[in-house]
Amino acid sequence: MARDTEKRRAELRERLIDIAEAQIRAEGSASLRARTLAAEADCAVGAIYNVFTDMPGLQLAVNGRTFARLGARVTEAVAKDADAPPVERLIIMAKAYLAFAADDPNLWRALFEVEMTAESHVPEWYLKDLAGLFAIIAGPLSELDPKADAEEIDIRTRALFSSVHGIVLLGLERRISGVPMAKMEAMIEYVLRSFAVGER
Amino acid sequence: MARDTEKRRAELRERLIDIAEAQIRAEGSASLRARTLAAEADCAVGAIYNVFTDMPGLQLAVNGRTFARLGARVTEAVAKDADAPPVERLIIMAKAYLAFAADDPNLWRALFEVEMTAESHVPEWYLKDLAGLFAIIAGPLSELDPKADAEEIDIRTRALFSSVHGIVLLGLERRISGVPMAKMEAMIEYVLRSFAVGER
DNA sequence: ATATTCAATGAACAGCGTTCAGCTTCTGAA
DNA sequence: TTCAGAAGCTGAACGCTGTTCATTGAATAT
Repeated sequence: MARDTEKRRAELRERLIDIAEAQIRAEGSASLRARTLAAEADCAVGAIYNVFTDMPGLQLAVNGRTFARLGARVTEAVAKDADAPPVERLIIMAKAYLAFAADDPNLWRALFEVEMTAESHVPEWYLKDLAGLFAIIAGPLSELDPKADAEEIDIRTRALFSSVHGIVLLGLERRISGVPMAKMEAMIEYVLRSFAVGER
Repeated sequence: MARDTEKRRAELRERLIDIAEAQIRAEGSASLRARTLAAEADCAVGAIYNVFTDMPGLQLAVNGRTFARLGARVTEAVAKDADAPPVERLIIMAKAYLAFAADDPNLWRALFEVEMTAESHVPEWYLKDLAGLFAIIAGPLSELDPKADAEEIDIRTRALFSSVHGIVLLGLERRISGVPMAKMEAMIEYVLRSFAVGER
């Protein structure tokens, strides 16, 4: 029966995402293997393709979860100090972003390693989630400078997010830099406070 | 004779790097294929491994060239305005970095896609080149704030480079953001001028 | 009971980086 | 000049990958 099949597939889907998530967390997204996955999920390799279009599709599903957790963590962090000055809220958010990335570097990196090769366009929920992340940054920013128009706020939001992202990215790249956590927080604070003071 | 062999191998080496560079420039580093490369270089697949340890090794050789061109371009850019104020020099350098990345996005990206998977440690010249890039940034920065100690300058240098890098990285990621060049330059200026003003 | 539909399977396929037994070429002493 | 011996180059073969699809088996409808 259709109902039954649907349910079974949904269960397999969740199971596969669980296993893939654990694998990526432990060994990185490049270590994901269709056969290993099927063995661990106790299903046929072909079954994966009944539930996901392909392996990158599974990756995307894992990223969906990661995005949700990331958003929640950043949101919670600011919620605790909702009445703090805008700059402090920005710093809190950025540090939450850093902490998330540092806690689960492989899952975090996987967010940006999605099919760099294929031109298959990013699903709409991906962009939606990213826009949501931008929105919670834009809040304190426009509060900080109420007379800036939407486009100016957009530019600053992207600049700020990109800056923090870059600091976290290169900072976590142990092979190259290997920056200790305390220094990374100092860097973030330095950039964000500069933002606030330099607001022209 | 040993001399002869050495020369032939050196020539093959150069030829392979040439072809690989063209390929990466055109189609990205993920598109590099050992067999295709051998066909285009008119040699056996095995010959590649007489000259490079493996394909990532070849990638690294291409990156060496790219690094050199990048360094030269940034250095030249500041050389033209060596007497400009520190902040302006920082902006010039950052814009040169952006321009380089925008001109050859695939080769630029390849610099940071080196063997994310293997733990084979980065060659020493890689770190040396990176340190060189940092050094030319550190110059204007310490000029801007002569009383900051070496460690503070180091933090600021990394923070600044990482920020600009992040802006360029996410800005060039057409699939996600698609930020026009003018906006990216505005973002960079915004961040760097904030740095200068906010110097504490 | 039988026919029909449909989902799950896993061997097979195409493609990848890498290796190494054998072939070819060159070297230098006889 | 001849011919062991060494050295280099070659490309078929290996083991791995993601993906497919004819086949199997089960469930439903007649």
